Amino acid sequence: MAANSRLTIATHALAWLALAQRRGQEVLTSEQVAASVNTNAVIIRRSLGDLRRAGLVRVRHGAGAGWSLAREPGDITMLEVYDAVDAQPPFGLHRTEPNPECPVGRGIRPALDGVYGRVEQVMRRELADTSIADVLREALVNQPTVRQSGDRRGACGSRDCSNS
Amino acid sequence: MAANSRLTIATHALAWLALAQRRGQEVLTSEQVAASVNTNAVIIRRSLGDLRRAGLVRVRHGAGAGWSLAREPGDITMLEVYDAVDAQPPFGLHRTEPNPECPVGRGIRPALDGVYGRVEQVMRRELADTSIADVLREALVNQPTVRQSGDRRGACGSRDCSNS
DNA sequence: CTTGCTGCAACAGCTTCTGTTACATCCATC
DNA sequence: GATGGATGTAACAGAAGCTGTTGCAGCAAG
Repeated sequence: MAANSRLTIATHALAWLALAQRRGQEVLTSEQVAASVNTNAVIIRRSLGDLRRAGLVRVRHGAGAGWSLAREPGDITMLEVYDAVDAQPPFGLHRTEPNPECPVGRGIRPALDGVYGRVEQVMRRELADTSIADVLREALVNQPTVRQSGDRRGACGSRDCSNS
Repeated sequence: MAANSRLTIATHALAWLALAQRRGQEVLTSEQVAASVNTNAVIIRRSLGDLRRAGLVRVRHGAGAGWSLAREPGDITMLEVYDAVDAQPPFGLHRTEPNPECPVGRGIRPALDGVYGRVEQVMRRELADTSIADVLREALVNQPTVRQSGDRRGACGSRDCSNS
C-alpha cells in the first residue's frame, strides 16, 4: 500500500483525543495515542505536529505534558485535517514535460489541470461535510467485537493508551 | 512527485489517438505515442495494454502494427480510464491494524471506510462527466505558444510522433 | 534541579513508479 | 515460407516517499 495513510493517522488521533476529552482525560501523550493507532510515538508526534501548526490541537510541554483538541470535535472538518497533513493530490501530471511540438503535448497539461481541479473540488466539498465528531460517532457504533469481561473504561490492553 | 501519473499518461495517449484518427491516421505505434508524451515506448505499451484489456483501444500486430481507439472519443469517459489503469485510491487506511482493545481502534476503520467511500463516489461521478473528446478539445484550445513557421501538420519535432 | 515528554534530525527498510534493456511472439507483406 | 517491424513481457536499476526507529536537545511543572 503506497497510498497515503497520513489522513487516516491524523483522523484517528483526533477522534481518540475527542473521546478522551469527553471522558474527562484532559491530555494524552503521544505514546498513548500511538498505543491506540498501533504505531511509533514519533509518527504520532509528526502527525500531531502538523495538526498543531494548523491550529487543530494544542500541546503542553514539560512534566505532565500531552495533547488536547484546540476546538470542538464537531467544529473540526476532515477537510481541515486533509489540508493540515498536506497529503499528496490523487493524480499527478507528467513527470517529464510532454513534447511541446505536439498539439496534444502542448495543451494536455492545462486540460488535465482543469479536470483534476474539478475532481479535487468535489473531494474537498465531501471532506468538508464530515467532522471529527461524525467520525467518532461512526467509530463508536461500529464495534465489531463485544467488550470483554475485564474491560475497564478506557483500557487498551497491554499497551495502555488512555489511563495513566 | 510520488503521485500517480498513470491516469495522465493514459489520457494523453487516448487524446493523441483521437486527434490522429480525426486527421486520418488510422493507427499510431507506441513509439509515436511515446514521442508525444515524451517517455519510453515500453511505458506507453504498458499503459495502452491496460486500456486494451478494458476494451478502450485496439491493437494490430505484425507489420504496419499500431494502436487505435476502440470507441468514439466522446464515448470514452475518464472514469473508464481511471478504472482501466487501476490507480491507487487517494487515501490509505492504517498500515498496521489499530489496537483492537481501544474503542476508537476498534471502530475507526469502518468509519473511515465510509468517509473515503463517499469521497471516491463523488470523485468517480466527476470523472464520469468528462470524456476523451472533452479533454482533447480543452487541450487544443489551450495552445500556449504560437505554431512556428515550419510547422507541418502533425509534426512533432526531431522525434516524430505522427507522420510515418 | 529533576523528571517526563515534546521537537527534530538522521538513518534504515520497504514499497511503488518510472525508465531501460532484452528477448520472445505475432502477422502483413514480399 | 521467410522477413521485418512492432507488440508483450520479464528483469533490473534508480529515484522518491512513507513508515519506523534511535538518539538527543529543549522545555516546563513540581
